Amino acid sequence: MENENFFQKVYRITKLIPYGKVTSYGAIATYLGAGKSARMVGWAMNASHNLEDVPAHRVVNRKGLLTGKHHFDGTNLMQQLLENEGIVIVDYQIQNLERVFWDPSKELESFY
DNA sequence: AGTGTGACACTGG
DNA sequence: TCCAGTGCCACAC
Repeated sequence: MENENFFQKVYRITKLIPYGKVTSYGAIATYLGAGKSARMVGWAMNASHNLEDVPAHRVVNRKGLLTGKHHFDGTNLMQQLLENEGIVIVDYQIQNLERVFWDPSKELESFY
């Protein structure tokens, strides 16, 4: 939809992340054609605080580090949510990232 | 309308 | 998956 903001596009993709999977800010940005606007994706997550449908905890940076952790309530909510989905996290970093990584540009056909 | 900003990514050392 | 520095671009004010 041409009227949709970049943020809304980000939300739409984020909602598509399967249970037990994660993706990176850059992957989402690339999929949206924004390419180098990975930082914006993070900012969109910050704005998505209010929206319950956006699983922002499934979005991490490209190393698998939970950089956005402090933006969640409490201290380890983000980690708890991910671990609850079967993702192993050590020292705020996702283990076996390759196995749980979900790349929208590869897993999805283009359809936004 | 210009400036500041940010939950990133990439490159060179 | 170093570490520091640089580029990036959409959004808020």
